[in-house]
Amino acid sequence: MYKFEFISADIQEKILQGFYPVGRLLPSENDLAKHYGVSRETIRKAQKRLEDTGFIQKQQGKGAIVLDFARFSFPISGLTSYKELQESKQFQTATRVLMNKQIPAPDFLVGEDGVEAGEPFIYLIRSREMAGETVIIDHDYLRVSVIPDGVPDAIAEVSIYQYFEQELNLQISFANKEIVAKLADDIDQKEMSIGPDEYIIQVNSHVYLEDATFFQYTSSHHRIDKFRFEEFARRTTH
Amino acid sequence: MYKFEFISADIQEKILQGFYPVGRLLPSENDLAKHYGVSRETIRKAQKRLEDTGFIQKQQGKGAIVLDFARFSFPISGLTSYKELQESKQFQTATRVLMNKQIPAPDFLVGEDGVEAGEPFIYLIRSREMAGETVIIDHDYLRVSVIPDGVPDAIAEVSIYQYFEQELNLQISFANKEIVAKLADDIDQKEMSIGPDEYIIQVNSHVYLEDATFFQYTSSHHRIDKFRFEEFARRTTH
DNA sequence: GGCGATTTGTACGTATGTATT
DNA sequence: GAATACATACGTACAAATCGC
Repeated sequence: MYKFEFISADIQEKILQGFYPVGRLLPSENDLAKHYGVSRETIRKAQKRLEDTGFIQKQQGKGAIVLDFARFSFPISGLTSYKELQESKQFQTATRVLMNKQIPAPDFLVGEDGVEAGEPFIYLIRSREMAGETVIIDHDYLRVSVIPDGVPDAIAEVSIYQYFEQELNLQISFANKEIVAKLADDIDQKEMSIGPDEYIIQVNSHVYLEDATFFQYTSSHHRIDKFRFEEFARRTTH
Repeated sequence: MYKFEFISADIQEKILQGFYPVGRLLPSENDLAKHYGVSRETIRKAQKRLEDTGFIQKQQGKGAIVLDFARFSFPISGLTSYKELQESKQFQTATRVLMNKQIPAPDFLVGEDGVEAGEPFIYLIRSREMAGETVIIDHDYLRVSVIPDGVPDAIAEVSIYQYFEQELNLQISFANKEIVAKLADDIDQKEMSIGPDEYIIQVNSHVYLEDATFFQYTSSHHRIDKFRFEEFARRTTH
Protein backbone atom coordinates (compact mmCIF):
# COMPACT_ATOMS: atom_id res chain seq x y z
CA MET A 1 0.00 0.00 0.00
CA TYR A 2 1.33 3.39 -0.98
CA LYS A 3 1.60 6.27 1.45
CA PHE A 4 -1.06 8.33 -0.30
CA GLU A 5 -3.46 5.38 -0.23
CA PHE A 6 -2.96 4.85 3.47
CA ILE A 7 -3.44 8.55 4.19
CA SER A 8 -6.55 8.72 2.00
CA ALA A 9 -8.09 5.74 3.79
CA ASP A 10 -7.10 7.15 7.17
CA ILE A 11 -8.67 10.55 6.58
CA GLN A 12 -11.77 8.88 5.12
CA GLU A 13 -12.09 6.77 8.25
CA LYS A 14 -11.74 9.84 10.45
CA ILE A 15 -14.45 11.61 8.46
CA LEU A 16 -16.81 8.65 8.82
CA GLN A 17 -16.15 8.48 12.55
CA GLY A 18 -16.81 12.19 12.96
CA PHE A 19 -13.28 13.03 14.02
CA TYR A 20 -13.33 15.48 11.11
CA PRO A 21 -16.90 16.77 11.32
CA VAL A 22 -19.04 17.49 8.24
CA GLY A 23 -19.00 21.15 7.27
CA ARG A 24 -15.66 21.84 8.96
CA LEU A 25 -12.24 22.18 7.39
CA LEU A 26 -9.53 19.54 7.40
CA PRO A 27 -6.14 20.63 8.80
CA SER A 28 -4.06 22.46 6.19
CA GLU A 29 -1.96 20.48 3.72
CA ASN A 30 1.20 21.53 5.50
CA ASP A 31 -0.12 20.43 8.89
CA LEU A 32 -1.20 17.08 7.49
CA ALA A 33 2.17 16.66 5.80
CA LYS A 34 3.90 17.22 9.12
CA HIS A 35 1.48 14.93 10.92
CA TYR A 36 1.99 12.01 8.52
CA GLY A 37 5.67 12.77 7.96
CA VAL A 38 5.31 13.06 4.19
CA SER A 39 5.61 15.77 1.55
CA ARG A 40 2.79 18.10 0.64
CA GLU A 41 2.37 16.44 -2.77
CA THR A 42 1.57 13.13 -1.11
CA ILE A 43 -1.13 14.78 0.99
CA ARG A 44 -2.54 16.41 -2.12
CA LYS A 45 -2.69 13.07 -3.91
CA ALA A 46 -4.54 11.52 -0.99
CA GLN A 47 -6.98 14.43 -0.90
CA LYS A 48 -7.59 14.23 -4.64
CA ARG A 49 -9.10 10.80 -4.17
CA LEU A 50 -11.32 12.03 -1.35
CA GLU A 51 -12.43 14.89 -3.55
CA ASP A 52 -13.28 12.55 -6.45
CA THR A 53 -15.37 10.32 -4.23
CA GLY A 54 -17.31 13.12 -2.57
CA PHE A 55 -15.76 13.15 0.88
CA ILE A 56 -14.30 16.65 0.70
CA GLN A 57 -14.52 19.82 -1.36
CA LYS A 58 -11.32 21.82 -1.76
CA GLN A 59 -11.21 25.56 -2.26
CA GLN A 60 -8.15 27.57 -3.08
CA GLY A 61 -7.02 29.87 -0.31
CA LYS A 62 -9.53 28.42 2.12
CA GLY A 63 -9.12 24.69 2.69
CA ALA A 64 -10.82 21.32 2.39
CA ILE A 65 -14.45 21.23 3.56
CA VAL A 66 -15.78 17.88 4.79
CA LEU A 67 -18.90 16.78 2.86
CA ASP A 68 -21.42 14.11 3.73
CA PHE A 69 -22.23 12.42 0.45
CA ALA A 70 -20.00 9.40 0.30
CA ARG A 71 -21.46 7.97 3.44
CA PHE A 72 -24.91 7.68 1.86
CA SER A 73 -24.07 6.90 -1.72
CA PHE A 74 -24.93 3.55 -3.27
CA PRO A 75 -21.81 1.62 -4.22
CA ILE A 76 -23.61 0.65 -7.43
CA SER A 77 -22.47 3.96 -8.84
CA GLY A 78 -18.97 2.55 -9.05
CA LEU A 79 -18.31 -0.89 -10.36
CA THR A 80 -19.07 -2.54 -7.08
CA SER A 81 -20.99 -5.77 -7.32
CA TYR A 82 -24.32 -6.95 -5.93
CA LYS A 83 -22.64 -8.98 -3.21
CA GLU A 84 -20.69 -6.02 -1.93
CA LEU A 85 -23.88 -3.99 -2.15
CA GLN A 86 -25.94 -6.31 0.01
CA GLU A 87 -23.15 -6.68 2.53
CA SER A 88 -22.96 -2.95 2.94
CA LYS A 89 -26.71 -2.63 3.29
CA GLN A 90 -27.45 -5.62 5.47
CA PHE A 91 -30.50 -6.87 3.63
CA GLN A 92 -31.80 -10.40 3.81
CA THR A 93 -30.78 -11.68 0.39
CA ALA A 94 -30.47 -14.81 -1.70
CA THR A 95 -29.12 -15.60 -5.16
CA ARG A 96 -30.36 -18.37 -7.45
CA VAL A 97 -28.51 -19.50 -10.58
CA LEU A 98 -31.05 -19.94 -13.40
CA MET A 99 -28.56 -20.69 -16.15
CA ASN A 100 -24.79 -21.23 -16.45
CA LYS A 101 -23.62 -22.49 -19.82
CA GLN A 102 -21.24 -21.79 -22.67
CA ILE A 103 -22.62 -20.10 -25.79
CA PRO A 104 -21.20 -18.51 -28.95
CA ALA A 105 -20.81 -14.72 -28.74
CA PRO A 106 -24.21 -12.98 -28.99
CA ASP A 107 -24.55 -10.68 -32.01
CA PHE A 108 -24.51 -7.47 -29.99
CA LEU A 109 -21.04 -8.28 -28.67
CA VAL A 110 -19.39 -9.24 -31.96
CA GLY A 111 -16.88 -6.59 -32.96
CA GLU A 112 -16.47 -5.31 -29.41
CA ASP A 113 -12.70 -5.22 -28.73
CA GLY A 114 -12.01 -7.93 -31.29
CA VAL A 115 -14.81 -10.32 -30.27
CA GLU A 116 -15.33 -12.70 -33.21
CA ALA A 117 -18.53 -14.44 -34.31
CA GLY A 118 -18.64 -17.80 -32.58
CA GLU A 119 -16.16 -16.85 -29.85
CA PRO A 120 -17.20 -18.69 -26.68
CA PHE A 121 -18.84 -16.88 -23.76
CA ILE A 122 -20.26 -18.04 -20.46
CA TYR A 123 -23.92 -17.06 -20.20
CA LEU A 124 -25.01 -16.74 -16.59
CA ILE A 125 -28.51 -15.84 -15.43
CA ARG A 126 -29.11 -15.22 -11.75
CA SER A 127 -32.08 -14.02 -9.72
CA ARG A 128 -31.60 -11.84 -6.67
CA GLU A 129 -34.06 -11.97 -3.81
CA MET A 130 -34.53 -9.50 -1.03
CA ALA A 131 -36.86 -10.31 1.86
CA GLY A 132 -38.34 -13.23 -0.10
CA GLU A 133 -39.12 -11.25 -3.28
CA THR A 134 -37.15 -11.44 -6.54
CA VAL A 135 -36.13 -7.90 -7.35
CA ILE A 136 -33.24 -8.26 -9.81
CA ILE A 137 -32.46 -10.64 -12.69
CA ASP A 138 -28.82 -10.51 -13.80
CA HIS A 139 -27.67 -11.66 -17.23
CA ASP A 140 -23.87 -11.98 -17.43
CA TYR A 141 -21.85 -12.73 -20.56
CA LEU A 142 -18.25 -13.60 -19.63
CA ARG A 143 -15.43 -13.99 -22.12
CA VAL A 144 -14.12 -17.58 -21.99
CA SER A 145 -10.70 -16.53 -23.28
CA VAL A 146 -10.26 -14.68 -19.98
CA ILE A 147 -11.81 -17.31 -17.68
CA PRO A 148 -11.25 -20.68 -19.42
CA ASP A 149 -12.66 -22.70 -16.52
CA GLY A 150 -15.97 -20.86 -16.35
CA VAL A 151 -17.74 -20.02 -13.11
CA PRO A 152 -18.74 -22.76 -10.63
CA ASP A 153 -22.38 -22.49 -9.53
CA ALA A 154 -21.29 -22.25 -5.93
CA ILE A 155 -19.29 -19.14 -6.79
CA ALA A 156 -22.04 -17.65 -8.93
CA GLU A 157 -24.32 -17.75 -5.91
CA VAL A 158 -21.95 -15.61 -3.91
CA SER A 159 -19.77 -13.06 -5.70
CA ILE A 160 -18.16 -13.59 -9.09
CA TYR A 161 -16.10 -10.44 -8.71
CA GLN A 162 -14.39 -11.59 -5.57
CA TYR A 163 -13.60 -14.86 -7.39
CA PHE A 164 -12.18 -13.06 -10.42
CA GLU A 165 -10.06 -10.65 -8.44
CA GLN A 166 -8.81 -12.85 -5.62
CA GLU A 167 -8.71 -16.34 -7.16
CA LEU A 168 -8.00 -15.56 -10.79
CA ASN A 169 -6.07 -12.37 -10.05
CA LEU A 170 -7.93 -10.35 -12.68
CA GLN A 171 -7.93 -6.57 -12.39
CA ILE A 172 -11.37 -5.21 -13.20
CA SER A 173 -10.83 -1.61 -14.04
CA PHE A 174 -13.68 0.30 -15.70
CA ALA A 175 -17.09 0.03 -17.28
CA ASN A 176 -19.50 1.84 -19.54
CA LYS A 177 -23.01 1.78 -18.11
CA GLU A 178 -26.41 2.51 -19.56
CA ILE A 179 -29.70 2.80 -17.72
CA VAL A 180 -32.94 2.38 -19.70
CA ALA A 181 -36.51 1.19 -19.11
CA LYS A 182 -37.75 -1.85 -21.06
CA LEU A 183 -40.89 -4.03 -21.05
CA ALA A 184 -40.47 -7.16 -18.95
CA ASP A 185 -39.28 -10.21 -20.88
CA ASP A 186 -40.46 -13.79 -20.23
CA ILE A 187 -37.96 -14.45 -17.45
CA ASP A 188 -38.68 -11.12 -15.76
CA GLN A 189 -42.43 -11.87 -15.86
CA LYS A 190 -42.05 -15.35 -14.46
CA GLU A 191 -39.47 -14.63 -11.77
CA MET A 192 -40.72 -11.25 -10.60
CA SER A 193 -44.45 -11.97 -11.06
CA ILE A 194 -45.16 -9.03 -13.31
CA GLY A 195 -47.16 -8.58 -16.52
CA PRO A 196 -45.90 -8.31 -20.13
CA ASP A 197 -46.97 -4.66 -20.40
CA GLU A 198 -45.03 -3.59 -17.31
CA TYR A 199 -41.64 -1.94 -17.38
CA ILE A 200 -38.42 -2.97 -15.68
CA ILE A 201 -35.22 -0.91 -15.38
CA GLN A 202 -32.20 -2.28 -17.21
CA VAL A 203 -28.66 -1.42 -16.16
CA ASN A 204 -26.39 -2.57 -18.98
CA SER A 205 -22.63 -2.56 -18.48
CA HIS A 206 -19.60 -3.30 -20.62
CA VAL A 207 -16.81 -4.22 -18.22
CA TYR A 208 -13.08 -4.02 -18.99
CA LEU A 209 -9.85 -5.18 -17.40
CA GLU A 210 -6.83 -3.09 -16.50
CA ASP A 211 -5.23 -3.60 -19.90
CA ALA A 212 -8.46 -2.40 -21.56
CA THR A 213 -9.52 -5.83 -22.84
CA PHE A 214 -13.26 -6.37 -22.92
CA PHE A 215 -14.23 -8.95 -20.32
CA GLN A 216 -17.91 -8.96 -19.48
CA TYR A 217 -21.32 -7.67 -20.49
CA THR A 218 -24.01 -7.52 -17.85
CA SER A 219 -27.67 -6.65 -18.14
CA SER A 220 -29.35 -6.17 -14.76
CA HIS A 221 -33.15 -6.17 -14.81
CA HIS A 222 -34.60 -4.38 -11.79
CA ARG A 223 -38.20 -4.45 -10.58
CA ILE A 224 -39.29 -0.88 -11.20
CA ASP A 225 -40.54 -0.15 -7.69
CA LYS A 226 -37.31 -1.43 -6.14
CA PHE A 227 -34.84 0.36 -8.39
CA ARG A 228 -32.66 3.16 -7.09
CA PHE A 229 -29.39 4.56 -8.36
CA GLU A 230 -27.39 7.24 -6.60
CA GLU A 231 -24.16 8.95 -7.48
CA PHE A 232 -21.92 11.87 -6.65
CA ALA A 233 -20.90 13.83 -9.75
CA ARG A 234 -18.51 16.70 -10.33
CA ARG A 235 -18.92 19.24 -13.07
CA THR A 236 -16.29 18.84 -15.74
CA THR A 237 -15.62 22.14 -17.40
CA HIS A 238 -12.75 22.17 -19.87
CA MET B 1 -5.80 28.52 -18.82
CA TYR B 2 -3.17 26.34 -17.17
CA LYS B 3 -0.68 24.29 -19.12
CA PHE B 4 -2.11 20.95 -18.04
CA GLU B 5 -5.62 22.09 -19.02
CA PHE B 6 -4.48 23.13 -22.46
CA ILE B 7 -2.61 19.87 -22.98
CA SER B 8 -5.56 17.81 -21.76
CA ALA B 9 -7.91 19.60 -24.16
CA ASP B 10 -5.39 19.30 -26.99
CA ILE B 11 -4.91 15.56 -26.60
CA GLN B 12 -8.67 15.10 -26.24
CA GLU B 13 -9.21 16.95 -29.49
CA LYS B 14 -6.62 14.83 -31.25
CA ILE B 15 -8.33 11.66 -29.99
CA LEU B 16 -11.71 12.85 -31.23
CA GLN B 17 -10.24 13.73 -34.62
CA GLY B 18 -8.58 10.34 -34.91
CA PHE B 19 -5.04 11.69 -34.84
CA TYR B 20 -4.55 9.36 -31.87
CA PRO B 21 -6.55 6.33 -32.99
CA VAL B 22 -8.68 4.24 -30.62
CA GLY B 23 -6.90 1.14 -29.37
CA ARG B 24 -3.43 2.58 -29.99
CA LEU B 25 -1.02 4.05 -27.45
CA LEU B 26 -0.38 7.74 -26.89
CA PRO B 27 3.26 8.84 -27.15
CA SER B 28 5.16 8.23 -23.92
CA GLU B 29 5.03 10.76 -21.10
CA ASN B 30 8.59 11.81 -21.81
CA ASP B 31 7.90 12.33 -25.52
CA LEU B 32 4.81 14.36 -24.77
CA ALA B 33 6.74 16.39 -22.21
CA LYS B 34 9.34 17.23 -24.84
CA HIS B 35 6.69 17.95 -27.46
CA TYR B 36 4.80 20.42 -25.26
CA GLY B 37 7.92 21.78 -23.60
CA VAL B 38 6.74 20.96 -20.07
CA SER B 39 7.74 18.65 -17.26
CA ARG B 40 6.57 15.07 -17.03
CA GLU B 41 4.37 15.88 -14.01
CA THR B 42 2.37 18.34 -16.09
CA ILE B 43 1.75 15.67 -18.74
CA ARG B 44 0.66 13.25 -16.04
CA LYS B 45 -1.79 15.80 -14.65
CA ALA B 46 -3.30 16.31 -18.10
CA GLN B 47 -3.56 12.56 -18.64
CA LYS B 48 -5.19 12.04 -15.26
CA ARG B 49 -8.15 14.08 -16.43
CA LEU B 50 -8.41 12.10 -19.67
CA GLU B 51 -8.32 8.91 -17.65
CA ASP B 52 -11.09 10.11 -15.32
CA THR B 53 -13.34 11.01 -18.23
CA GLY B 54 -12.85 7.78 -20.14
CA PHE B 55 -10.62 8.94 -22.99
CA ILE B 56 -7.59 6.84 -22.11
CA GLN B 57 -6.58 3.90 -19.93
CA LYS B 58 -3.08 3.99 -18.46
CA GLN B 59 -1.06 0.91 -17.66
CA GLN B 60 2.24 0.85 -15.85
CA GLY B 61 5.15 -0.16 -18.02
CA LYS B 62 3.04 -0.16 -21.17
CA GLY B 63 1.51 3.21 -21.90
CA ALA B 64 -1.79 5.06 -22.34
CA ILE B 65 -4.35 3.24 -24.51
CA VAL B 66 -6.90 5.40 -26.34
CA LEU B 67 -10.51 4.41 -25.48
CA ASP B 68 -13.72 5.31 -27.27
CA PHE B 69 -16.19 5.94 -24.50
CA ALA B 70 -16.17 9.65 -23.97
CA ARG B 71 -17.26 10.33 -27.51
CA PHE B 72 -20.54 8.46 -27.04
CA SER B 73 -21.34 9.17 -23.44
CA PHE B 74 -24.32 11.31 -22.54
CA PRO B 75 -23.22 14.56 -20.98
CA ILE B 76 -26.04 14.11 -18.46
CA SER B 77 -23.68 11.94 -16.49
CA GLY B 78 -21.80 15.03 -15.41
CA LEU B 79 -23.63 18.11 -14.31
CA THR B 80 -24.24 19.28 -17.83
CA SER B 81 -27.63 20.85 -18.45
CA TYR B 82 -30.46 20.10 -20.82
CA LYS B 83 -29.51 22.94 -23.15
CA GLU B 84 -25.98 21.69 -23.56
CA LEU B 85 -27.40 18.20 -24.06
CA GLN B 86 -29.68 19.18 -26.91
CA GLU B 87 -26.99 21.24 -28.56
CA SER B 88 -24.66 18.30 -28.55
CA LYS B 89 -27.31 16.00 -29.92
CA GLN B 90 -28.93 18.26 -32.48
CA PHE B 91 -32.52 17.40 -31.73
CA GLN B 92 -35.47 19.59 -32.55
CA THR B 93 -36.34 20.90 -29.12
CA ALA B 94 -38.44 23.45 -27.31
CA THR B 95 -38.82 24.56 -23.68
CA ARG B 96 -41.99 25.95 -22.10
CA VAL B 97 -42.06 27.65 -18.71
CA LEU B 98 -45.08 26.33 -16.77
CA MET B 99 -44.34 28.10 -13.50
CA ASN B 100 -41.81 30.64 -12.20
CA LYS B 101 -42.55 32.02 -8.76
CA GLN B 102 -41.13 32.54 -5.32
CA ILE B 103 -42.14 30.11 -2.56
CA PRO B 104 -41.05 29.32 1.00
CA ALA B 105 -38.57 26.42 1.25
CA PRO B 106 -40.33 23.08 0.69
CA ASP B 107 -40.16 20.72 3.68
CA PHE B 108 -37.76 18.27 2.06
CA LEU B 109 -35.12 21.00 1.72
CA VAL B 110 -35.32 22.43 5.25
CA GLY B 111 -32.15 21.57 7.14
CA GLU B 112 -30.09 21.05 4.01
CA ASP B 113 -26.92 23.15 4.44
CA GLY B 114 -28.65 25.53 6.82
CA VAL B 115 -31.88 26.03 4.85
CA GLU B 116 -34.46 27.45 7.28
CA ALA B 117 -38.21 26.99 7.24
CA GLY B 118 -39.70 29.85 5.24
CA GLU B 119 -36.45 30.70 3.45
CA PRO B 120 -37.39 31.92 -0.04
CA PHE B 121 -36.81 29.75 -3.11
CA ILE B 122 -37.62 30.19 -6.79
CA TYR B 123 -39.85 27.35 -7.99
CA LEU B 124 -39.50 26.80 -11.71
CA ILE B 125 -41.40 24.20 -13.73
CA ARG B 126 -40.48 23.67 -17.35
CA SER B 127 -41.55 21.22 -20.04
CA ARG B 128 -39.08 19.96 -22.62
CA GLU B 129 -40.26 18.97 -26.06
CA MET B 130 -38.43 16.90 -28.62
CA ALA B 131 -39.87 16.47 -32.11
CA GLY B 132 -43.20 17.89 -30.92
CA GLU B 133 -43.61 15.57 -27.93
CA THR B 134 -43.14 16.53 -24.28
CA VAL B 135 -40.57 14.10 -22.90
CA ILE B 136 -39.25 15.81 -19.75
CA ILE B 137 -40.77 17.95 -16.99
CA ASP B 138 -38.18 19.79 -14.88
CA HIS B 139 -38.91 21.07 -11.39
CA ASP B 140 -36.19 23.45 -10.15
CA TYR B 141 -35.92 24.93 -6.66
CA LEU B 142 -33.35 27.73 -6.61
CA ARG B 143 -32.06 29.41 -3.48
CA VAL B 144 -33.03 33.10 -3.55
CA SER B 145 -30.14 34.06 -1.27
CA VAL B 146 -27.82 33.07 -4.12
CA ILE B 147 -29.85 34.57 -6.99
CA PRO B 148 -31.78 37.49 -5.48
CA ASP B 149 -33.19 38.63 -8.83
CA GLY B 150 -34.68 35.27 -9.77
CA VAL B 151 -34.67 33.87 -13.28
CA PRO B 152 -36.27 35.81 -16.17
CA ASP B 153 -38.66 33.63 -18.24
CA ALA B 154 -36.63 34.35 -21.35
CA ILE B 155 -33.59 32.82 -19.66
CA ALA B 156 -35.53 29.88 -18.27
CA GLU B 157 -36.51 28.95 -21.81
CA VAL B 158 -32.89 28.67 -22.85
CA SER B 159 -30.29 27.66 -20.29
CA ILE B 160 -30.27 28.69 -16.66
CA TYR B 161 -26.79 27.27 -16.14
CA GLN B 162 -25.21 29.47 -18.77
CA TYR B 163 -26.94 32.43 -17.09
CA PHE B 164 -25.70 31.47 -13.63
CA GLU B 165 -22.13 30.86 -14.69
CA GLN B 166 -21.57 33.62 -17.22
CA GLU B 167 -23.89 36.41 -16.07
CA LEU B 168 -23.95 35.85 -12.32
CA ASN B 169 -20.46 34.37 -12.15
CA LEU B 170 -21.53 31.44 -10.00
CA GLN B 171 -19.33 28.36 -9.93
CA ILE B 172 -21.46 25.23 -10.02
CA SER B 173 -19.26 22.49 -8.73
CA PHE B 174 -20.87 19.18 -7.76
CA ALA B 175 -24.14 17.35 -7.25
CA ASN B 176 -25.64 14.32 -5.63
CA LYS B 177 -28.01 12.54 -8.01
CA GLU B 178 -30.65 9.90 -7.53
CA ILE B 179 -32.54 7.98 -10.19
CA VAL B 180 -35.85 6.34 -9.27
CA ALA B 181 -39.14 5.38 -10.94
CA LYS B 182 -42.37 7.00 -9.73
CA LEU B 183 -46.01 7.04 -10.81
CA ALA B 184 -46.83 10.04 -12.99
CA ASP B 185 -48.20 13.04 -11.10
CA ASP B 186 -50.91 15.40 -12.37
CA ILE B 187 -48.55 17.59 -14.35
CA ASP B 188 -46.76 14.59 -15.88
CA GLN B 189 -50.12 13.10 -16.91
CA LYS B 190 -51.37 16.31 -18.47
CA GLU B 191 -48.20 17.40 -20.25
CA MET B 192 -46.95 14.02 -21.42
CA SER B 193 -50.40 12.49 -22.10
CA ILE B 194 -49.95 9.46 -19.87
CA GLY B 195 -52.18 7.69 -17.34
CA PRO B 196 -52.07 7.86 -13.51
CA ASP B 197 -50.91 4.23 -13.23
CA GLU B 198 -47.94 4.72 -15.55
CA TYR B 199 -44.39 5.23 -14.35
CA ILE B 200 -41.97 8.04 -15.15
CA ILE B 201 -38.26 8.16 -14.34
CA GLN B 202 -37.18 10.81 -11.85
CA VAL B 203 -33.65 12.19 -11.76
CA ASN B 204 -33.33 14.15 -8.53
CA SER B 205 -30.26 16.29 -7.93
CA HIS B 206 -28.91 18.41 -5.11
CA VAL B 207 -26.58 20.93 -6.69
CA TYR B 208 -23.77 22.78 -4.87
CA LEU B 209 -21.46 25.70 -5.57
CA GLU B 210 -17.68 25.76 -5.38
CA ASP B 211 -17.70 26.78 -1.72
CA ALA B 212 -20.00 23.82 -0.95
CA THR B 213 -23.11 25.94 -0.35
CA PHE B 214 -26.36 24.29 -1.40
CA PHE B 215 -27.80 26.10 -4.37
CA GLN B 216 -30.46 24.13 -6.22
CA TYR B 217 -32.67 21.07 -6.11
CA THR B 218 -33.94 19.67 -9.38
CA SER B 219 -36.38 16.88 -10.07
CA SER B 220 -36.46 15.84 -13.72
CA HIS B 221 -39.43 13.71 -14.78
CA HIS B 222 -38.69 11.66 -17.91
CA ARG B 223 -41.20 9.83 -20.08
CA ILE B 224 -40.21 6.22 -19.50
CA ASP B 225 -39.77 5.24 -23.14
CA LYS B 226 -37.52 8.25 -23.80
CA PHE B 227 -35.24 7.93 -20.81
CA ARG B 228 -31.61 6.96 -21.17
CA PHE B 229 -28.64 7.54 -18.89
CA GLU B 230 -25.09 6.61 -19.76
CA GLU B 231 -21.88 6.91 -17.82
CA PHE B 232 -18.28 5.84 -17.71
CA ALA B 233 -17.28 4.52 -14.28
CA ARG B 234 -13.99 3.42 -12.78
CA ARG B 235 -13.66 0.85 -10.05
CA THR B 236 -12.68 2.37 -6.76
CA THR B 237 -10.82 -0.14 -4.67
CA HIS B 238 -9.75 0.94 -1.19
C1' DG C 1 -9.97 49.24 0.60
C1' DG C 2 -5.27 47.68 1.39
C1' DC C 3 -1.72 44.67 3.31
C1' DG C 4 0.16 40.78 5.14
C1' DA C 5 -0.34 35.86 6.58
C1' DT C 6 -2.22 31.58 5.41
C1' DT C 7 -3.68 28.12 2.21
C1' DT C 8 -4.36 25.93 -1.97
C1' DG C 9 -2.95 25.42 -7.13
C1' DT C 10 0.54 24.85 -10.65
C1' DA C 11 5.05 23.67 -12.39
C1' DC C 12 9.68 21.85 -12.33
C1' DG C 13 13.49 18.62 -11.38
C1' DT C 14 15.22 14.58 -9.33
C1' DA C 15 15.33 10.04 -7.42
C1' DT C 16 13.66 5.48 -6.87
C1' DG C 17 10.47 1.61 -7.54
C1' DT C 18 7.82 -1.44 -10.55
C1' DA C 19 5.63 -3.37 -14.65
C1' DT C 20 6.13 -4.43 -19.60
C1' DT C 21 8.50 -5.71 -23.67
C1' DG D 1 18.99 -9.17 -18.30
C1' DA D 2 18.44 -4.59 -20.55
C1' DA D 3 15.67 -0.92 -22.14
C1' DT D 4 11.47 1.47 -21.85
C1' DA D 5 7.56 3.50 -19.55
C1' DC D 6 4.63 4.46 -15.91
C1' DA D 7 3.97 5.27 -10.48
C1' DT D 8 5.32 7.22 -6.30
C1' DA D 9 7.65 10.53 -3.42
C1' DC D 10 10.26 14.63 -2.13
C1' DG D 11 11.60 19.42 -2.21
C1' DT D 12 11.37 23.99 -4.13
C1' DA D 13 9.40 28.07 -6.24
C1' DC D 14 5.88 30.96 -7.53
C1' DA D 15 0.90 32.16 -8.51
C1' DA D 16 -3.72 32.89 -6.90
C1' DA D 17 -7.52 32.94 -3.61
C1' DT D 18 -9.13 33.80 1.13
C1' DC D 19 -9.25 35.90 5.56
C1' DG D 20 -8.34 38.91 9.29
C1' DC D 21 -6.35 43.17 10.82
